[in-house]
Amino acid sequence: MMQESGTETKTNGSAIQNGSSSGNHLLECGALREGRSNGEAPAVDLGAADLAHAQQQQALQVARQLLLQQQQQQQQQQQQVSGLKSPKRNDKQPALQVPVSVAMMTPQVITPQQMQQILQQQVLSPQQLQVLLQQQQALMLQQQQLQEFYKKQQEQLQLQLLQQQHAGKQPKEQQQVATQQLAFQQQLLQMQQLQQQHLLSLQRQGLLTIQPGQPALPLQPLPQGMIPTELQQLWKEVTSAHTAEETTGNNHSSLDLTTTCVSSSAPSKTSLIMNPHASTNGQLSVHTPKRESMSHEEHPHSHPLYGHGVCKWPGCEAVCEDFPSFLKHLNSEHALDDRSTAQCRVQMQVVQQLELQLAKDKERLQAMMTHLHVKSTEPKAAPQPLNLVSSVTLSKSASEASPQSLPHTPTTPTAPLTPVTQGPSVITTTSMHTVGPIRRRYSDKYNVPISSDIAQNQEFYKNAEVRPPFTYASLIRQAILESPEKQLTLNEIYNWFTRMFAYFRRNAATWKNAVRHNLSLHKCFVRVENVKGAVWTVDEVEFQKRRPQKISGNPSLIKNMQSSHAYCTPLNAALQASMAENSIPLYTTASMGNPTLGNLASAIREELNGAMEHTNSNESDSSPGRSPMQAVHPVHVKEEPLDPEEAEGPLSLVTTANHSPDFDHDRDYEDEAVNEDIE
DNA sequence: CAAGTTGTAAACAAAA
DNA sequence: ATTTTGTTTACAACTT
Repeated sequence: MMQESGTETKTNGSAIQNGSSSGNHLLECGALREGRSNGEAPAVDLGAADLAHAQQQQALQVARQLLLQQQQQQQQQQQQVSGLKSPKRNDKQPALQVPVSVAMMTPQVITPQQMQQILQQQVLSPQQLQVLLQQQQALMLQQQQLQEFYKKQQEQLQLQLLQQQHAGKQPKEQQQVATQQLAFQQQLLQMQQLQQQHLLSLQRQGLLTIQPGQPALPLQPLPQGMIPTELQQLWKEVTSAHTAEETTGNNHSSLDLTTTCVSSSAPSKTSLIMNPHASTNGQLSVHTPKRESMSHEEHPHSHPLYGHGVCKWPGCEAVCEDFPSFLKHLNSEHALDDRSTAQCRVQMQVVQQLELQLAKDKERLQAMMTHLHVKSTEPKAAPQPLNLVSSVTLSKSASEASPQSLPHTPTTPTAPLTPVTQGPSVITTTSMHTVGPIRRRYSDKYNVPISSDIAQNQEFYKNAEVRPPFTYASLIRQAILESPEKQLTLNEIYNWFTRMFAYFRRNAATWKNAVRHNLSLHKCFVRVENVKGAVWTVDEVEFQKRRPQKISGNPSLIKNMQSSHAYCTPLNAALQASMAENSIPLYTTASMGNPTLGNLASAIREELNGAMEHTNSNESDSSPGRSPMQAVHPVHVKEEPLDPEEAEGPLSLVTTANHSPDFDHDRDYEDEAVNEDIE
């Protein structure tokens, strides 16, 4: 049955150790960063009507289209926000003389009904407002990037074209592949941007509050994987709100990818395609141009809504001499009123749109990768993201089906998936174990109720080799408590681990040792002699005693919560918090004319139901992760302010959402230890 | 910085 | 004799 050997332990063990200092190769993405492109791409007219030219054009077209879509959306939002005001804006960048500029002019009219709807919707908390405002900023930046990128891409096309011409006639297929790869690059980059944008939005929506006087946060490089730990780390870094230095380790890979993708040609392309890890990284990678364009925020007196002496509130453009006057303007003109609120709401929809877009683009990318992969490399890596996605999604009904089945071969990490469209709170698979060993403490000591998390993401944990964000002790306890007799033999505990977590199907010697170690170490685990051997039980009192401290004002809370619920949850939390306040279900509006958002909505609902079940039954889940539901049902709030065990999570989320700038740090009191009562 | 937690490795012993 | 189970120590990484 179990065959762990000492050697296995050693090799694996050493591999596990080195996680914290990951990413040593710092590749500066020079090509993009410098933004050397000052010249406009010359018209593509040299190659006359030869085939290569046509194909290049084709690729260009793809890029153009992508860009166009993006901009149309943005444009639309702009229009909405500015309430049909003039579309003029102060882009720092001159419009390119490519169709892009045309796209930018295309106005998108908002229907009166929409506008009304927007206006009807009520108040957002100031924090939410601020957060949303930043999103606006981010969007504008994104647009700039796209333009820039487009420009560069054009240049590159030129270059390639020239090269090709120099090289003489090339086999047709080769050219085709090149074209495809080009398009693929575009797609990938596009997706990166979207992804990043998405995450940014989430960060801001959920977590960031920036004081007017305070310099805006530097852009956080996004980590490669989506595994809980990484996200935890990210969230923590983001929420801790200062110095981003220590994250340098994270962005290396992304820079790497960016470089590869944009500034070089054939070899890197293949490497990109062949190396799933790279693509995984890329999914979340930060764009160098972004950093560049954000850099202006770094100096003091910068504000997402202020730039070049102009208020950048959507549709405002009021000239403000200096920063103080801008602040004044901001407070007077964009105070918390219906209009601002409406604008923010629109912004929220922008974000949703982007998510939708991201999902689409990812799908496209997936198809492209599949296509190219099959074509260019070994056939073994048939991506199966769809399976994964579906299996990961909120199918809490499924479970015991095939405990030991191992859907993924570890050697074929799946291509990027589409987390956005998935149900909330479900961890998305991407990095899986490929992310490598990370030694981070994602203990359960915060308040992610293990039971609910596991239940929620059961399928995920079963299939993805992602380390569950709980300590061994908690897991062991969970295993024991899940058993009918509330007692398990060691071997049964082992089995539970392997059954529930794909992660624990590897390195058996290591984690088994850890399990034993924990059993022995913690007083909360009591060995009981039995007729046929011994079983382990949990001394709940001891277990609670183990971590008596409540964590207050602990940012790691949030990160933890985020981590275990991927980054869908914060969005939902924020959305629904506002929904709760307004008692207007946002998904009503969201799902209108937007199937994906509709799905999201239903997913949310489903999750809420699930959460309900949990709370109603036994599991004692008052996790902050569950916050969406609590936000939607503010009624819950009233239930038990006296009982810290259950009440505080929901309560604090809803209430704190509108009382202090650091509302995101407030869900502190309830501790998972507290939550995890036993019936 | 110290103390506490957690995870990993490993030595060792008793039981199966 | 080997494996499993359990205990203990040590240490690194991390948090408080």
